[in-house]
Amino acid sequence: MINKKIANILYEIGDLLELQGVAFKPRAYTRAARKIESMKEDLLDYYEEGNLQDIEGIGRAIEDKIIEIIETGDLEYLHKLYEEIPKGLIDVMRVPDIGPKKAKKLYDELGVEDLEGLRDKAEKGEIAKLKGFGERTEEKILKGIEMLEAVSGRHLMHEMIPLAEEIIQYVREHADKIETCGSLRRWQETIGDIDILATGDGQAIMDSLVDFPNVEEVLARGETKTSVRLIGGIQADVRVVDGKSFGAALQYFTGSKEHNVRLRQYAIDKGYKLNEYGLFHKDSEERIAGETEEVIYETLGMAWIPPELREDHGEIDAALEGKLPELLTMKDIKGDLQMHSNWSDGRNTIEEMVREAENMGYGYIAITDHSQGLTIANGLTAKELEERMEEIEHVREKTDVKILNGIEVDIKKDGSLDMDIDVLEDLDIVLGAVHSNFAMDANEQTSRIKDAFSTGIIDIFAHPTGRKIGEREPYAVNLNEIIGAAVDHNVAMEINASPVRLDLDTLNSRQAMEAGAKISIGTDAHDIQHLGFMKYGVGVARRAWLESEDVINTYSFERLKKFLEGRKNG
DNA sequence: GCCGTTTTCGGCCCGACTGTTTTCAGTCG
Repeated sequence: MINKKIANILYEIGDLLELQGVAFKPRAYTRAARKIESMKEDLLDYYEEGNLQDIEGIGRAIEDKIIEIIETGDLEYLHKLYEEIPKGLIDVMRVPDIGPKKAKKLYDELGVEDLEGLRDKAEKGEIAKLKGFGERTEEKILKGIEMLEAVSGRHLMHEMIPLAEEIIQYVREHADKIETCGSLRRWQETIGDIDILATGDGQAIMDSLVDFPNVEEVLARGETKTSVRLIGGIQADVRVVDGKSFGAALQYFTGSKEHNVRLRQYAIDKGYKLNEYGLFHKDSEERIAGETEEVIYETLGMAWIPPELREDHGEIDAALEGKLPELLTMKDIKGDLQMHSNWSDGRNTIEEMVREAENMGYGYIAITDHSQGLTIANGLTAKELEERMEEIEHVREKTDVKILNGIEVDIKKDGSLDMDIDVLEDLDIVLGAVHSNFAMDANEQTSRIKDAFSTGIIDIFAHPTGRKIGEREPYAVNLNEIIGAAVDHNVAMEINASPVRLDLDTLNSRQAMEAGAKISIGTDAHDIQHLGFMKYGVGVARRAWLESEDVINTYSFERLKKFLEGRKNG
């Protein structure tokens, strides 16, 4: 699909115009880009029909630009913008607390053109001297650069998984077996590149990969390995191996490195040699296994280890002892306990959300619009909650999916809730969340949240650390204490499945589970497509060794109700 | 640049926080 490429260009234009201080136009471009990105239909179809302007947010000017991109593969206007503004300034704007104005000022007055230049000036203390900046800002900039670098070159799951699936679809006909491996197969929260392993007609597989529409550049092209760079700078490697080695190669290329080191060491101790071609007797070099992963692990005397666990975090010992967890799967998920409708900042109606939940085979969902204090998200007042209730009642008559009447109530600075308790008591489910004052010190933040828990009304603590991958660090908080309080008050800790959040993360989720806290996996969907994020939350849960029993939205509706009500009475 | 129209031009989410100031600009959600 060409949509992604066009959306990216429009986003870029939006950023560049914003840097120039142009009013309103940036928003128009960004809006159009977002719309295009979320469309299921191919823009090419609209182009051919000549009705691009039917798409919301696309008018005369943007239509012309889309046509130019489709017809020439390029856009003159973008080059013109780059004559005025260096490319690296867009990265500078990604640093928290630096927006278009500050980026422009840094460029004009200090000649900062990219992150490297920004770091240089910050380290020299030149930024603090600028009017409007100061020492605190300079420190924050340095920290911000560090965070950006930690994720640079890495991509979020929801970009990579669909892309990997598209590639597999594209080359599949020439392959006997084909699978993703690497961090993608382990569901790591950020992914460096796409690794795909196949058996079959190597020549044909490589030919079709090079042909894949989103390929921008072929980096290497061989018989057994081909690397390409895709739109957005994503690299994909495809390897073709002999069928006899497929399992061994899959095991090797899935990693993690740490897991493989441990496993190979264990193999040596047992008189074997394990490499990407197979499992061999150390002396005779006879191949004992290699076609499937299962036989390799089995031969080593252990259960097959799910890729999500392969981090050398105790999984090999557990596999040897037959004590691997029975990991939660998507099939166990019976509902989604965080989503927003168009009553607050969601894009779809309650009924549309419910229909999609039906398609996903869910038994229940919770509608959890924001509370009044979050004006930006069009948070609801008590009165609006009542009105929304009528709509929920109405939709309930038309579906078998149970609808929990809920809220994501803002936890205010002092730990009180942004809605009267008696209003909250009338709801089926209450999520509590922090949306402001991220910069409090850890003690204050911790007591703020614990105070909110002690109201006894919160069922689920949503996105518990507030982090956004590559955008915002988690706020300072004593998570141990929070988890303890959650156990005491029987509050479920959320794994927010939105791919930019994944919050709790893997380690925190495991920590919460081991402390005896219940977990809720919620997508925080703001439109029907976001309901599909559930798999990313399940990915985190699996990496955290969670079983279905640990997660409340695997419960039957009756059991979930009991959990929610028991909590309220207790 | 887009949209809607009792507006073909005028409005476009807007309040809170932060770090810088010394009354506010810029950023964020």
